[in-house]
Amino acid sequence: MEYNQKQLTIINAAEALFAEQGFVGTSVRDIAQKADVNIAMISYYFGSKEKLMEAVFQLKSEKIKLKVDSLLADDSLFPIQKVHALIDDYLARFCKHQIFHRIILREKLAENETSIGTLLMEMRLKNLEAITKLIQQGQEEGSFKASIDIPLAMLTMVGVLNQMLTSIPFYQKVHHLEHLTEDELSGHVQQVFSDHLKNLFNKILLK
Amino acid sequence: MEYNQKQLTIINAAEALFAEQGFVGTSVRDIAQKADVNIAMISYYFGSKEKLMEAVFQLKSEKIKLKVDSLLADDSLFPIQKVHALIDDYLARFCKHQIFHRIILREKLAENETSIGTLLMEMRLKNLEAITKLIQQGQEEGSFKASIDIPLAMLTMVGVLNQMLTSIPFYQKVHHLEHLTEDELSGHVQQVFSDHLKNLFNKILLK
DNA sequence: TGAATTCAAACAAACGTTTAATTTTGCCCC
DNA sequence: GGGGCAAAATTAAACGTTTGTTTGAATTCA
Repeated sequence: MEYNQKQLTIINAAEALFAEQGFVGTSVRDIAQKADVNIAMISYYFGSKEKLMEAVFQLKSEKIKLKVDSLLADDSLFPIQKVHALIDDYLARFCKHQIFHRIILREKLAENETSIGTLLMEMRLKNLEAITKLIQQGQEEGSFKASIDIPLAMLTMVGVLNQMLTSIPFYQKVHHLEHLTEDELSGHVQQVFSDHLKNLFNKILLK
Repeated sequence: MEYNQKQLTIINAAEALFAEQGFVGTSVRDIAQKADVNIAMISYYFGSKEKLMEAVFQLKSEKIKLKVDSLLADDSLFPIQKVHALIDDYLARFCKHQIFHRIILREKLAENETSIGTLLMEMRLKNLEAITKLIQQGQEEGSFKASIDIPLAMLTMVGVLNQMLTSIPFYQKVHHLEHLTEDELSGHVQQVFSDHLKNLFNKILLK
């Protein structure tokens, strides 16, 4: 699907507002105002608020599955290094597309059989498939444990990352990091969680 | 605060609906219908939808902080056993009060300066305080590492538990557990996550 | 000139809340 | 114990807003 500049403006405005206030919490008028377009343009281009949400989701989730495939084919890295690279990739993605992942989390909480919910399950299954291959490489190579609950490992990583999203202010407060700029804080948190997750996965995966 | 039976009926209906559809996604009419009371009773008893939400939150979070204190005083357990007990307690709580924890997660995502958001931060700080004492016992006793990022450890546990809440259908699907009843599934998942978390925290905490 | 875009205005439906009338309840005094 | 009565509880209806969407005319563009 191709979108013109105006449509992309609307999609980006919607993404930000959906992430901040939720789907039902965001009115079409809010979106129109933020995107600086007339209200009617949203129905005109997307048909409905629901369809707009689908467009947001589809556009933003398109590019998400490529990394694992490139890692799978990379012969220059040890399996555990690939996992580390994957962690950093996920981490960067979560930080860069925070708002998008907030939407996903919101939708997972809703769990109503929305059209988004179905897209979401498909995405998770594909991700699991790819990650399974990655871990199997490590098992065949001999450095990984033979018995690993891969879905559980995946849930652990995503769970910690989601928690990071919703807990940065808390983490900042308890570690007295109020003096940092937003970017410094983000970088710091990213480093902390990168180390933490790699450490965790060494222990989960390695013999 | 004391509530009569009718008020409790309303609070419980609201809790379920807020968890399922979110705060904005739930109308006062929905709540009234589910609780089988007249619409006006909600304003009559609680003043507003917002105040009703506060009542839900307050009532359900009252009993949440007691466990840690009792563990702290217990001399019959090793520090790591206390942590294990805490994990099982959290886990049971998350499973039993799923819907309530969904609300909390939703509110953390919103992060607007609502009255609930403030209550939430206070709760987390209190929990952190208690858990810090628990871990310090282990450090002084010598079995725990000297350098532990306690907030990070806490976020890890809560993150994994939250992820469990939103991922049970996914976990069921990928492990082909469709033949289990809802209770069997819940029990199974609880056991898996209990083992997983204890294992994880052994590695995070112990020397 | 004809199709695509933009706009202010209007639409019905749903929202949270209030009103004013009615019923139920609890309690005092005879 | 039972009538009287004020407070509490409950109701249907209506309130004014805000919601998502549509309309039809105006404008832009090719």
